[in-house]
Amino acid sequence: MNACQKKPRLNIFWFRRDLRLKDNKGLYEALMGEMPVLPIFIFDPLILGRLENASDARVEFIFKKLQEINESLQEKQKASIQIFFDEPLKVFEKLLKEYEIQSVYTNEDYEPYALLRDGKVQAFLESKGKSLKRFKDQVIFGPDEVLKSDSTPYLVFTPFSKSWKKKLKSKDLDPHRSEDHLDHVYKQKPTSLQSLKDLSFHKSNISFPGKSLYKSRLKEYGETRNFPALEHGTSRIGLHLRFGTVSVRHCVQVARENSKDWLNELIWREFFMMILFHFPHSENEVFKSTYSKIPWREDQEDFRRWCEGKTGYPLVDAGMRELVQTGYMHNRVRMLVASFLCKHLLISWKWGERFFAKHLLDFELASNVGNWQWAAGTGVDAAPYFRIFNPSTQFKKFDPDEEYVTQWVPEWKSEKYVEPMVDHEFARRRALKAYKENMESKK
DNA sequence: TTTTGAGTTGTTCGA
DNA sequence: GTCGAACAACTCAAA
Repeated sequence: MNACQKKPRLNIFWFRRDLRLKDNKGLYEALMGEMPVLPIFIFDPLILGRLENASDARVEFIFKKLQEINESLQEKQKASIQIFFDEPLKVFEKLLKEYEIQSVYTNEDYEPYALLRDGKVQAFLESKGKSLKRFKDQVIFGPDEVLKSDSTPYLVFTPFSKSWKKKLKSKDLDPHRSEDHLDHVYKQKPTSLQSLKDLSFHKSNISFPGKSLYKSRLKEYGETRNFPALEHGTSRIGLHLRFGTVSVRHCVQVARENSKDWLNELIWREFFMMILFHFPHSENEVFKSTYSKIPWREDQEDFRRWCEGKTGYPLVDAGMRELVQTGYMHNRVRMLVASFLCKHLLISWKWGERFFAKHLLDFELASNVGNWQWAAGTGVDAAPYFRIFNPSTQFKKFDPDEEYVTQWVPEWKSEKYVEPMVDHEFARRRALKAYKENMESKK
């Protein structure tokens, strides 16, 4: 750039897991600032590198949403979003050369990697006299906002949820009208986005769920949520909450008005985010050290059968096949397959957690780790170790018309179907013994 | 400081 | 067939 030429002065809004123009807190704050706002998104090679699959549907989803944002900006403001494929620090280095930047605005992200990354970016920007401004957007209450009276984190869900709900009463859930101020976006020549192929990713054949919340159905959520055959028994909003294509304030507003049970699920989401924030080691290690000595079986062959949905237990297999084929699994079945892996097969929750991470479109690290540890009995406020789901009983209870199982395991009644890979009673006793005998005594 | 009540989602056994 | 207890104590949170 010519030294005489003045660099454009602006602020940056960095999209991450908040891919919407509407009710976006950080974007709203950026647009309220004095400078025009340049929206950017960064595909971080460190994150992409973790994905094993060249057609990871989540990358496709992000890409699709970025295109929608871009089209919307071009249409309304003749502006566009800039997309980068590089390490965040290098991207900001480059941007600082090109523009006279005052501040970078973004929304808070509480995952261990994100915190580390944002800390580095902040230090870098500050070393150049700029600032990184972070706003709370993906939760109603951040990890330090709902604490016990002694200022330490809650470790039990129910008192946490009571405290959370009490705080919600005086909480304003009105949307931040970011979409009304898009005229403050920095105008530049529209650029067309690169394609997925530039990322060496290609299209999957997975279809994405819509983000509509059906209020009349949510009213029945408490009664319908345990039946995987019902398409709208649950909200199916996880993917949109993960990538911020829906606002959590909107969800909580709808939940408050329509379903206390669903509101509780949204509180679980924040409970586990809070837990992972305060106890980052729980991402990889058991939360309760009492259970750190369980002799997990490292049986690749048994694990493979579980992954492929060939355990011989119809409801378990239906769930696993639904997951691999669609990127989704009904919550009731998630609990069952998790219990089956940890208890019946005595395989570490961590193996299951990684498999879910790879396949779930709605994969949320905190919830995934929290719920797997819950199923294994090793987590915060977890299921007691002796609670072992009976896969046949669960089938009778929650898929009484055999509709869900027949959809995913059509051969389950025929001779072609595999024998149960392990006898329930045998597995149950083995698990009870393994947990009981390997509990660390208290010091 | 001590006490007390409670704690996501189950299953099995025996009276 | 129904129902409460056992599964196993322990820890958390608040009074």
